[in-house]
Amino acid sequence: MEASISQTVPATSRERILEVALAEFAACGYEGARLQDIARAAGLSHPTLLYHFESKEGLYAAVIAAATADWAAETRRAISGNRQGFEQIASLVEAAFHFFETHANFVRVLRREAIEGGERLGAASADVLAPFVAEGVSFLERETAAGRLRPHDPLELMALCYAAVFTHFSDAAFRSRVLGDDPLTPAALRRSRDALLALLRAALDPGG
Amino acid sequence: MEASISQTVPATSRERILEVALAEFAACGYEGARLQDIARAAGLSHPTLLYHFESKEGLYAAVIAAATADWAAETRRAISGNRQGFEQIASLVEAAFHFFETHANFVRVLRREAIEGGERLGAASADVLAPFVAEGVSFLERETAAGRLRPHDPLELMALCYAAVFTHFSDAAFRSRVLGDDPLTPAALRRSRDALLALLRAALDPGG
DNA sequence: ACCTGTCTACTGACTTGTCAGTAGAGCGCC
DNA sequence: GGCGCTCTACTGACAAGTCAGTAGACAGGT
Repeated sequence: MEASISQTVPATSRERILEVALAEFAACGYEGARLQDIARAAGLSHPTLLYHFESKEGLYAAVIAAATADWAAETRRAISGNRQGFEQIASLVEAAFHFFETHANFVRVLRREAIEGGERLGAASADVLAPFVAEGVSFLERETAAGRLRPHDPLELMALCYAAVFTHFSDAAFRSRVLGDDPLTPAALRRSRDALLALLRAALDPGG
Repeated sequence: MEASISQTVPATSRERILEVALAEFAACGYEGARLQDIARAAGLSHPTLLYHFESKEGLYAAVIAAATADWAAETRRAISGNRQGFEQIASLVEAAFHFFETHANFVRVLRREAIEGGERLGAASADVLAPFVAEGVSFLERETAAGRLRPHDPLELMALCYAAVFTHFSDAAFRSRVLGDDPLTPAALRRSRDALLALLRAALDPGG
């Protein structure tokens, strides 16, 4: 599974299918998405889609794999700076907002999986995420011990950040409906991100 | 739509259907849920289900209505104390954890709706929620002006609390898969709730 | 000649919703 | 107390439609 989700108009049928399939799975869920609709949106008949992807499940797996590859790359970049204390947290939160801004549909797919327990993602995804979480916990414990962060339950802190960022993107349409604003404009994203950072800084940063 | 979701074994077919339908819609989503499966779980044939509820959409609406009635009652109770400052926030967070503990399946249904923009909920739900949010914002502004809370973006603060509580319940199965613990045990709920309250207190309570 | 990408036409499985009919409880009435 | 009538709750069988996936033909490039 190689292809990543491009930002420009995709050249090949395979790339076009991946892009519209992500949007369709995000909007309708796995069960609700129709191969015929995805194919039509990509300008193809649905048997042609099945020529490129062996089955609906195969297409879904390819969509997940493509977006996951992008995510892994972006996360590696955000922690490569080897920052300390609150600065590292801020850097990760900013990276998350930036990544999901360009992959909002992927968040909705992930959220659906999370609701269902992630069975469709396969055991692999849990095995990928667990070490990432463990590393985060040990970072928080280390920085707290060094006095660069005020003490807080590390696991719950990470869960809260995950919840805040994911919800902002996955529930954007709902928030827009209830509040009347669009949470995905650059200004709204900045506002939400800064509010989260301000709250975290007030609670965690010894110098804040 | 009168019936509420009971905690004990439901006596009537209608109540049994509502209960297993909530579980099925939570687990599979609206599209993924099968009337036949719901009926079988309730010990009936599927035409009998359609005898009690005119259609799949009608059943879904009835499920939402029953749970929403419970939610409204619990929320009214939590704000009836007329508390001030951080105490009122803590009271609401505690009430939310308590309510969703007994209605975890309802959270998953709501989250699915949020992902899809809540179109199936009808305009009514937005009209119910908007005043609730407005009241929360004006409470936060009033208490901040009175010096009982440290200043923070009110809307984003509410969004963050919503995100934290909803995610804890809607993504419980996923968290359990990644971390190996069960987030819905009383101890885990207390831990998560207290972590959220500690963070909020550190950021908002002038005396904390 | 063969491979790639595409199409039209089709099938089988499955789902919602309908229909006609059954079992049994309740009720007035002679 | 037996009879006719109605109502609720329920069922099996079926109609209508949808969906994923298959078969086979066809066009264009190498």
